[in-house]
Amino acid sequence: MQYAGALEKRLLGKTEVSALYTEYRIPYTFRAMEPSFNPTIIEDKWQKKWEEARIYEADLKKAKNPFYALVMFPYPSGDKLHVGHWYNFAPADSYARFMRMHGKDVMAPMGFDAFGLPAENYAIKSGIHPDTSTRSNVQTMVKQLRRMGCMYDWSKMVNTSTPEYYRWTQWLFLQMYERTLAYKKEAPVNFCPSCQTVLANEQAQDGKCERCGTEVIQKNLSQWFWKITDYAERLLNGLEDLDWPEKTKIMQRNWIGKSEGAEITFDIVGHDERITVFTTRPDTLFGATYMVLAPEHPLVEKITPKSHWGAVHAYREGVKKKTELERTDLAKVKTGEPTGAFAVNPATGEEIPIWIADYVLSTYGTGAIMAVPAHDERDFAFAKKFNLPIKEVVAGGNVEEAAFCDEGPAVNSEFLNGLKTSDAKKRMIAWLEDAGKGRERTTYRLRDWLVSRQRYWGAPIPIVYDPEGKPHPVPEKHLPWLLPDDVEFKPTGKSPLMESKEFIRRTEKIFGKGWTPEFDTMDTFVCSSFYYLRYLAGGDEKRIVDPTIERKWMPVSMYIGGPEHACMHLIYARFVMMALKDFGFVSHEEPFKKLVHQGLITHKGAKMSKSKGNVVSPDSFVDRYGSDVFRMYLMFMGPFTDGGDWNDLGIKGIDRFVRRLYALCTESVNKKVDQQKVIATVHRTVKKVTRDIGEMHFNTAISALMELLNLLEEEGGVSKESAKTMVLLLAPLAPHLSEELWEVLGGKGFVIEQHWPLFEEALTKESMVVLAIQVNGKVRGEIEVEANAAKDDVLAKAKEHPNVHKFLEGMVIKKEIYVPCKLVSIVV
RNA sequence: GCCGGAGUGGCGGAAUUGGUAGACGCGCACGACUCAAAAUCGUGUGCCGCAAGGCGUUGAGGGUUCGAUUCCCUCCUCCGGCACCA
Repeated sequence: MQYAGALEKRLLGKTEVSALYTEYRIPYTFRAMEPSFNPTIIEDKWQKKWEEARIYEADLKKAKNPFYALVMFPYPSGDKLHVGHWYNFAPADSYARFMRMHGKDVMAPMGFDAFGLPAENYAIKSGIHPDTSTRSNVQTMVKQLRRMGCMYDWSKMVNTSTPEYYRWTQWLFLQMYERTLAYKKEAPVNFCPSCQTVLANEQAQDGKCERCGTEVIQKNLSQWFWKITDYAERLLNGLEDLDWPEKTKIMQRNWIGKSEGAEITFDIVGHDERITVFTTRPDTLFGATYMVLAPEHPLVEKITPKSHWGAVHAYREGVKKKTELERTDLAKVKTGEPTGAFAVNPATGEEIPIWIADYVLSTYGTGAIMAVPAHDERDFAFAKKFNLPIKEVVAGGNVEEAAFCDEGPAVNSEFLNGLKTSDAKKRMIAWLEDAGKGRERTTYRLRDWLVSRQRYWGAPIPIVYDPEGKPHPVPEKHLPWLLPDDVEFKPTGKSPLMESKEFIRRTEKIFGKGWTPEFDTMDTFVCSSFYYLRYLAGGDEKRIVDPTIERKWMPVSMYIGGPEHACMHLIYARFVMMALKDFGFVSHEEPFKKLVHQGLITHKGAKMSKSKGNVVSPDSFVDRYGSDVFRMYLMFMGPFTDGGDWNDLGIKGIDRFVRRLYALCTESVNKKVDQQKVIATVHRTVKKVTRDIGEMHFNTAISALMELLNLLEEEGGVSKESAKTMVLLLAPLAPHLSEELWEVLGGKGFVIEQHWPLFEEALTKESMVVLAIQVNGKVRGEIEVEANAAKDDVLAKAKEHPNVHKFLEGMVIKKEIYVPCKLVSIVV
């Protein structure tokens, strides 16, 4: 015990010694001068025992009561496990353990989302092959993850960058291709000049690259898409029954962006072609005083007369140069150019000018609009700027001053006049259908998923082209369609796979001279859209998943991960699951029945980042306090879904709690019979911890255990029975320590295999309770009464209280309220 | 602009259906142990008061109620998401 002091003096004198301990990995025990408790030793011991007994390996076939506990699998970065991983995984593990103690057959797998840009960028810098760095990162992370002591079933591990895995990514592509859900199309797409690749819409939100923040530009490229839009309605309706955060559902709903309205066709003066528009306000057709085409609209070239072509062409070129961000900047002044062509308003028969303007998007609706400046803010601003007529067709506003976008009675609209907006819409649609000039229509903002990437480190798209350039699927027997090795990693905007001689030779050898492979790889979100099925596959080479096991284990019982995937991974995975169900490979439509997002851990009030220098490294804290204490502190900081700000000192509170608990269970367990107060508190604690962990309120569950410990210490000891109950309650939160204490207390088997303790409601209540006595809403005293005392007795006793009596003297009592076990309120 | 969520001590946070606001923890102060420090333990920690007790209080203002952090209205601030979607 003096050893520590002597060592300290010898090495350092009085200066900061904690750094020294961390550096030399001297067990914390010496500092704490409690040689019996050493988290490092205890945690090693139990991790080995769990592994030897293989108690976390789930038997997927035999399990009777399956509980699929899933966390979003990590990217194996060279930066190793960070606090964010811990904050996601550790509470998820506590919840899974809690379910196991409730008799569930829990399966908690872990794997790696291993394809992607960072490994490739690292390869560009270092020359190390992404496969080499990825494998080494995976190894390191597995070690760190094991040290967390979570109940992962490592026998089910997946790594998306291995051929065994990506053959299924490619297989999925082929399934989509076969059913025409995968198609190639030339379209304006988001391109990140820094990553040198195209991006899906979901990855270019705000006009910036999701990965590097660079402003994306628009390019016309021929790319592979998956037809997620076919599933828009199902993706929307399916949300109804999911046990997900409401916020996430709203985000997905907005992202899908359903809107109902009509499609209206306008004739063009002097041309056979017509312009079709989509509008949610067909009732305002009489007010359409001009039309606007998106600059990229294919009709622009056909209808623009020579006299206007120069200006129109110049405008289009100008728009092309703008980034997505510039183009969608709301603050900017509207621009546009008349095409010189005219259309006919089908309702009024009037000729109205056709403009082009970049406030109309080519990618939404039909890429063309009818402009109703009186009743649409954007059209109003445009009309004001270019002096176009504004015609009121809905009463209720002052359309000279501002657009009136609310509903109201129709005016200046012949057969619609007087109708309220909803009726006018219906009437107009009926009229358009009769006249053959339009129909009811629903549109979605969701766009097809662009899955091509011009990058190396991904699953190759299993397509080859014949000498005429026609695409053909790579037959399934050639899967995995291997990612070639002989490439440079420098991004050029062209796919790195183009450099591979082996890749081209292989293609010609199998398919014939002049055949070429598809050089693009797939978006990594494809890999992660079905990984939850591969965990269940157990390395099955024949099928993506065994249908019997899928039927039994899907959907995922509890899925935990960050909220940033609301409109990416979480929408893609739903789409893929629905598609696989339609193809007949799975039985469920939705992959994730219940979803919870963990909050964000900040440090010194800011998001952790290397550039800010505020990154908290879990390793040094785990070295010092142990994994149990580290994870419990993360859970104690605040509500799981809120996250919190990391505080180096806060963890000491948990460390003290754990040491005191250890001391109690090893030194102060006695034969004495628990007093009623202790019994009631134990039962209340069981009740509270059960509810709190069930609701993922880990912070209050831990504080309840602290309160119990405080009481037991005051009592000077604990019965073995109560100690055991307490250790069982602790088991999901501190898995190693609780195993150790369970053993110390003579418990049989692993603590995690015990049943969760039960409580009796009747025993949670004590016979005597303290009541507050209020006079006119202010607390004037307290009395102790029997919990089931009669109202009259309590009131009489309350009035005897000297201080209460003082406030009642000379007053007339108006009202007396008695809330059993809570308070007495007297109004005078 | 639209859609969500949140504002409670020095700090993180807690408060079943409206029922003693500030549990639990951190920090801080004083005390015990020590030559000393760390660790540990004890006491205190909204304000006034030696105390009994009194007063105040959950972003601001108003309302309902015996009683409001909780319900209703107005406003302010912060955070997250979407944003020329016709």
